[in-house]
Amino acid sequence: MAICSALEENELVLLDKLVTHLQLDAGEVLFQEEDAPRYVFNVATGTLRISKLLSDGRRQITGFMFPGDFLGVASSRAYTCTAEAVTEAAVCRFNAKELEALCDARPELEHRLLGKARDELVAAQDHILLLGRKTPAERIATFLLMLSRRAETWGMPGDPVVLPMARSDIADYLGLTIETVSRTFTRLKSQGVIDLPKSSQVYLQKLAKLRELAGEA
Amino acid sequence: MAICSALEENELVLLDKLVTHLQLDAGEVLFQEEDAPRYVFNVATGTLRISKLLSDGRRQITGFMFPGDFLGVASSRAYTCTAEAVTEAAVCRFNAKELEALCDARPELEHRLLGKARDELVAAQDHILLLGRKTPAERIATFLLMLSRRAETWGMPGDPVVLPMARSDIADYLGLTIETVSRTFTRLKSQGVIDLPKSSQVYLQKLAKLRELAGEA
DNA sequence: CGATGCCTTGACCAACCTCAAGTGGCGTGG
DNA sequence: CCACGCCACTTGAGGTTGGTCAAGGCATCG
Repeated sequence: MAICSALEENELVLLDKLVTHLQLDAGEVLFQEEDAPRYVFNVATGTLRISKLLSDGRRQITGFMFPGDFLGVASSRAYTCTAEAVTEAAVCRFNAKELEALCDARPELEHRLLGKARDELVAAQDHILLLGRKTPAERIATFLLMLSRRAETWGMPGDPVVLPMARSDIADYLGLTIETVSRTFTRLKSQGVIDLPKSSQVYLQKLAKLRELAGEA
Repeated sequence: MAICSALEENELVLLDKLVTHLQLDAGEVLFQEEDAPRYVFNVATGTLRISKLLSDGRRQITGFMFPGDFLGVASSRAYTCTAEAVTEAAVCRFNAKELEALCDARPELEHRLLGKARDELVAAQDHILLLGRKTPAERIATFLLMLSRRAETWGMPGDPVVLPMARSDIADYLGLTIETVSRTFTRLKSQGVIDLPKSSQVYLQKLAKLRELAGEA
């Protein structure tokens, strides 16, 4: 059971009183930029996307969230991003105020949240490097390796990587267009670096080449 | 006095025992990616840059740090970025282990660190949007407004914006080349949006236009 | 006064984006 | 069971933008 899985047993007991379990359909909005940040969430199952919009509709996905990840922690006055379900998903919802009160009583909870925030910050810096300086092929390689590792840490197979999100989501995450994402997949396939029997299933055939592209020299 | 200025009076007393004051020359390295993260730093005066490198030398600056900012908080096993002084700078250095121990004794200190981490995360997400989806002119506009606000929060004039960093730093921060940065400044100047009497001094002549470009519609 | 380093400008090119058409898989309905 | 339509993905042609390479200004400093 992955429910609230980032928490320890003793913390769970305390949190149980504050938590509501939600089931989301694919595409459903969990919260939106500018909403009052009344809740904090923990992903149980499924994949969510966190995104920001410019006024003319350009979209940037700042991250995908998987089981165990927290959402809404960075917010104080308002959510700074929108969160939507990519697939069907289950999340635990905590009242933010109550959670904060609990943090005062149980400092180790705040310690855990700080740890999570740190991890997210490291991930954000990697993403910044990717968007600022990597080529399309390098971005795709980095992305595939990230998904592969994510799956492995959850006991899923890391090799056929399953892409739960559409090309448009990948494009908006990697700062590219759908067409460039598609062409880059095709090129990597024709070079034998990956295989792509279905559009949502990627075999990592030349792992060393992918690592090199991702900048893990 | 900006020394350790992000901290409260009572915290300062406790921290005083752990702190070392350092003076950095422009260009000096404070810590490097891969170093053991033995210290956490707080900027007192000056400007620092935080960057990551790809193996072929491509560089991405993930952020500039100004007085009051913390460095090295995101690290656990190793620093994930390099920190260098852009200008002469003064920083407070804390032993990471001792600081962590102090956090256990004084939860409100950890609470403050979490707040800082949250702010950095929000800034990182804005940076991700910038790098993934904004045009060069929009990036420059966003950057100038950020510097202007930063200066104002420290009681400095927000209008002639002073650029302490070189064009190469701006380029590596905004995911552009120096040439594109330079051309974009020139274009904004010829449109009367900014004035640029010296290469390190920018007058924000059409603030509304800059805000529009930055996406603050 | 010359040298150095940074910034600006110009010409050219390639990469990525745009626009548009084509392909394929899947679900629905006949 | 097959045909159709829908939607997502792929592919193609062509244009624009930002990068590359190279030269030229400008200030600072010895």
